[in-house]
Amino acid sequence: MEKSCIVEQFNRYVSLNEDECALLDALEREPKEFSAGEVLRMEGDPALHFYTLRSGWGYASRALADGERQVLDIFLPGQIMGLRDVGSELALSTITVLTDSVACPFPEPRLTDIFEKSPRLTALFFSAMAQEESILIERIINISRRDAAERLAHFIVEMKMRLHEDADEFELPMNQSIIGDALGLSSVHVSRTLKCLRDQNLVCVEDNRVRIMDLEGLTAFAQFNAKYLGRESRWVRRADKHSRPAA
Amino acid sequence: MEKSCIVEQFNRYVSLNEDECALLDALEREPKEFSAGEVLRMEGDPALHFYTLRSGWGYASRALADGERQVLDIFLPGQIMGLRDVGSELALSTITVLTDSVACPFPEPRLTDIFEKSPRLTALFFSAMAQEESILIERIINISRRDAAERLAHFIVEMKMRLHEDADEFELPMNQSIIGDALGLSSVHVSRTLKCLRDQNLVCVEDNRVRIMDLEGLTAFAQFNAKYLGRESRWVRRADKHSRPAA
DNA sequence: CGTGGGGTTGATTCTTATCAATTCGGGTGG
DNA sequence: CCACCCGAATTGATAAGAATCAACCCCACG
Repeated sequence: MEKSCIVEQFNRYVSLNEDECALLDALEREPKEFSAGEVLRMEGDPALHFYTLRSGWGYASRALADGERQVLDIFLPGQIMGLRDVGSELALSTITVLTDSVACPFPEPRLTDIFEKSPRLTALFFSAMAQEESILIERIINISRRDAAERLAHFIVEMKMRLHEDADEFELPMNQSIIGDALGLSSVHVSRTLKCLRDQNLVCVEDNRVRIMDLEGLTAFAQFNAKYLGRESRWVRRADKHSRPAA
Repeated sequence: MEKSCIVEQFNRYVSLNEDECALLDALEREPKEFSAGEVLRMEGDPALHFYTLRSGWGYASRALADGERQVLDIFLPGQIMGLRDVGSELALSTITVLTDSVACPFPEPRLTDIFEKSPRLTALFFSAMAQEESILIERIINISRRDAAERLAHFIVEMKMRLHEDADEFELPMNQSIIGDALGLSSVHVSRTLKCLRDQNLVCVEDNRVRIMDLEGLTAFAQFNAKYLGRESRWVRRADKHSRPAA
């Protein structure tokens, strides 16, 4: 089996020894395919699993009383989906896949295994959760303090950064309605505002593709500060006794 | 020493055995007093500690480029402050105290102690973090999908619930400007909107006091659903081998 | 007494939602 | 192969909600 996605993800921050890799690989023993739009878990269902996303994109959402939907997280390959619900009786959010994807359902009890067997991996999971929170917080700031254009700009730069995408062009498999539901905007206004960003020669979003024309300008316009994404966990580095040299 | 605040908080969910209590009590060895408005930690400072709040209220905030401030969390007695920053190099938010308070700074490395010594406490911390996230998510929904009146109503009901306040009247040591910064509203609009809620005989907020006149009406108006606050962690109950009967 | 912070209220402006009409492109069935 | 349909995107017109600006009150505090 190729090196598991989550190992690769965690290896961004720290090198893992073989035991740790083995523990993590055990998370991905049963990859399952999902096709675009498929729901992995509904809100209200018992939260028996979380999932590592090996390929494809996903999102977590909540349905609101008036039929609206709030998108809470966007999941990229290598991320853990549904970690936050694991401790609680019932899932608070629905997890759906945006593209055809491969994800590995992971029974929740094994997380306590990890707590018991590897404090270092525990710290990594803790870190992953903290990272998730940082993104949520940035979204709160984005939604409550920036106008539509800045919000979209910020969102696009965040996606580029989280994808570790060097090129100025990349896929964004979300339609304007989902983007709106993530940023608290109507799809109509998303359309209008993307046009503005195009007209200002900052970024062009079309046909599920993003083409950044002026990254510097866009970043400045969005007041984007990448700090919240970097998470060189001190914990993990410090605990890094058995590691091989970084890749 | 009286039973520590954090033990009391965690005991809501699970009974702790003596070892666990001892580990947790160690978190609160050095209570420090802070006076209203005092800053415990600035964003950008190294995140060397987190804090358990023994008495008083606190909040986490971020300063924005234009001089605005976003309030991220409201902390109540028994909560852990700054947990989310612990794994990262620099604190992402400023922690300030709203009232005269007692808090216990807790050096971050000891969290890894807990990871090593007690998987069960680890799960509790994990749970606390997940709880924090749930509240953030509810805030995102609140800010992006509800209008000012609903937002304020929701916020007030949340506070009542989180305080485990049975009475229909309680202290709320926040001025309208801070409330606004938490909910993405201008202080002027907070004032106006609170008047509306008063006029509708739902709730009256005056002089740092909340008086709920119609809890049922307010809850319905806010579309408040308490699910996200309950967090009877399955983890912890399951791992509950050494416990004494619940208090 | 003056001063300043917090709160209230009114008038105006700005941003975004909502409603409606149109286009475009990709499928589908005849 | 063509007519049709549907979802997504665009664009315009209007309306709602909240920010902003400004004036004023109240009260605690020096």
